[in-house]
Amino acid sequence: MSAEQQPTPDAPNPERKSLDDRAKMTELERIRHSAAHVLATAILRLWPDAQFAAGPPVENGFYYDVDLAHRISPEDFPKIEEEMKKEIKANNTFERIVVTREQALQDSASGRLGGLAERPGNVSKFKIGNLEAIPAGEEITYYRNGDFLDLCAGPHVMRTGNIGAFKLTHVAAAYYKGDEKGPQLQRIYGTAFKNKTALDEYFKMIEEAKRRDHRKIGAEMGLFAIDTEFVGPGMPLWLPKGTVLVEELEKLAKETEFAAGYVRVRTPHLAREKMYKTSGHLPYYADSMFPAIKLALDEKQLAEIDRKIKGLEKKISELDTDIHNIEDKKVVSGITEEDEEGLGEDEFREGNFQQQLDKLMAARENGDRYYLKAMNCPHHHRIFAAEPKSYRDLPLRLAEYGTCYRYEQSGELFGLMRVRSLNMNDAHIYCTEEQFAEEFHAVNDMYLKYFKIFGLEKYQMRFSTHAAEGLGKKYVNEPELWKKTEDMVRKVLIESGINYVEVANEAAFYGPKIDVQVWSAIGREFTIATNQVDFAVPAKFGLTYRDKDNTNKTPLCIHRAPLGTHERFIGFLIEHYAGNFPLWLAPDQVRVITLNDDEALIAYAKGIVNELRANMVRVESDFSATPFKAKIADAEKTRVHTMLVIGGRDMEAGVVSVRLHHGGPQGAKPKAEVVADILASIKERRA
RNA sequence: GCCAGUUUAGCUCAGUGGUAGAGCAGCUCAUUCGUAAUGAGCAGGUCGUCGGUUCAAGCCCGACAACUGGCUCCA
Repeated sequence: MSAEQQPTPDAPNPERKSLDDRAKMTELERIRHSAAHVLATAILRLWPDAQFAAGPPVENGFYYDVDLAHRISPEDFPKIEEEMKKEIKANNTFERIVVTREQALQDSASGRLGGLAERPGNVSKFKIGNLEAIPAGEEITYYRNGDFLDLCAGPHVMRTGNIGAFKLTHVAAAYYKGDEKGPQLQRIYGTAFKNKTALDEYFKMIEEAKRRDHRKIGAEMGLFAIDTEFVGPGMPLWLPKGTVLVEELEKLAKETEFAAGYVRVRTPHLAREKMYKTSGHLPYYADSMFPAIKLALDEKQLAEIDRKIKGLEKKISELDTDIHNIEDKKVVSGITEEDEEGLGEDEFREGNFQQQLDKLMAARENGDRYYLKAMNCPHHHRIFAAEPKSYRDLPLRLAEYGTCYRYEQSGELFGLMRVRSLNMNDAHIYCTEEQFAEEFHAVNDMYLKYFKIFGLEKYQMRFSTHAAEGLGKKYVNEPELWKKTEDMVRKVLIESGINYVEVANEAAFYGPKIDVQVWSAIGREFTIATNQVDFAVPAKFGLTYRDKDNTNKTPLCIHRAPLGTHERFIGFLIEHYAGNFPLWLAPDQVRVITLNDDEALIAYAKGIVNELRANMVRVESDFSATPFKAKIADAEKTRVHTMLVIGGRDMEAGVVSVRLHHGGPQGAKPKAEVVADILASIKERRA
């Protein structure tokens, strides 16, 4: 499975953990880290020339990175596990040995480190790399179990026999020290627990995770389809039932944003090249954008350009002659002040013409170039620019569910969570510095309001700031503005009492940002929403407003997307609710089921259906003669939120029997009460 | 993009070189029932695509594509 093998968010590189952090390793982590050493021992018995890099414990197990000519596949796992069992049965102690750096380098050169014995000619190259990462003055230690000797700061369990239960799970490629350009190693993943019971429980949990997988539930419930053959990978089609989710979310966003003073706009999915050159996204992000759409020029446009080119060429050649004439004159009569000026001017004009000519030639060659938008901000900036703005217009909050296209690498696509076409709950707030704190506060409150509606209890805001050394490179060179905006954001976060962590050197190039991480019910972690401050791009587009003092000023811009994209947010909600959506969101809200197909009964049931439909409730009817238990089973499988099961007794008493997908039979209640309750639950968006 | 694995009916899967199978879903007919599955019948597949080996390929080999799990990336 997925997330469980990922390193924990705050420890992506456990090998760089400080010794203090290491001492804090839990018993389970010690077991897993020890299992990694046992794994290495086993691999060496089978392939003695294997070279090892790092083997830390991770969230749900451990791995060890190995360089080996043999390609390890899951078919090799049983024999590796066999060797591991032998090492565990031998119950060797994990012996800690303190060495000097010289000794460690020597043992790397001889191939002893990360091996069962000396391996002449087979240098422990990755261990040398790891040694270099150990700061001078820090103690260098080995750990040894049986013949296996490894550079390691520990800690470990006492003996290999303390590893209660383990299993190898999968193999993947990984880059040495996470560097894409570095050597690629084979990463063998496994998991280990104190005992067999805990191991079995873990695999049960994995099964549960698979059951809740949004791709599986999405197919079962008919929410979305990904048609790679005709539409393309990463471009989901929203089926009717999935579209219900999309539109309910949009409705929620529109209501919330309307109440918060936003105005809605709509923009095209394409823009000319100039747009992204100006915003700074081209060429830096060109790789993540779909390639340009090139429009060839028609004959009329070509003729017009050719005419202009000819005219320019003529002017340039005339100026050339003039310049030569002047230069000839200089040779004969010496240089006068006047000539000097004339010469400079002509050359300047010639350069100017040449530039125009180059532009025309390029235009002739490239035609018109359009890009699918990968973000909405530039379009919104042009909306800001479309009409003159006064300070009285600010803050201006432009909102749009904008469709963007990003050419994500094929290996990164993942169901609805990582796609190439996405619908963003986007808005850009243009405001003055004085208005900033209040606006940012309001945005945060909106996040919290949404979390409450969806019952998200486990979330974390990740506040990404700049780093001084990146100024002018990774970040716009405005040290004071960085400090000012970061202070403002930090203040808001602290005042709101929000759970957040601050991470340096991860800001956007135009300002600090806050990413919201959430964990789905099965423990998968996602960045679901983003909130960014931009004090750079509005200036690039020359956006200004007329201030009280009658001067033009550039506004600050807040980019915010509290519901992220429909794709990721719905993918997340599917797993969060395991497909059992609350009534307001459920694609199938109500199904009216009759006990049989008696005419009078159907007439009574139809009355209820009609009343609910008239109130915009998504209600279906199942009045067929099929045994009603089968009809209930069908409704349950479809995850219909509320089933109204009606028989002759109900009809006579003017009641309906309610059954909830999440809660079973609720007994009979008066018809009017049931209808009123359904409508209220939807209106209030009850959980 | 990189490494490993996978791809057979709408879905879940069986099928180790000799004429493509099951369950569920679908359609037709019968069934008239008090809270999770009534029965019978019908229909559904160029076995991901292209190429190769073979008398014979779903099965063996190769290339490509998509998907899955990781790695890298994620404005």
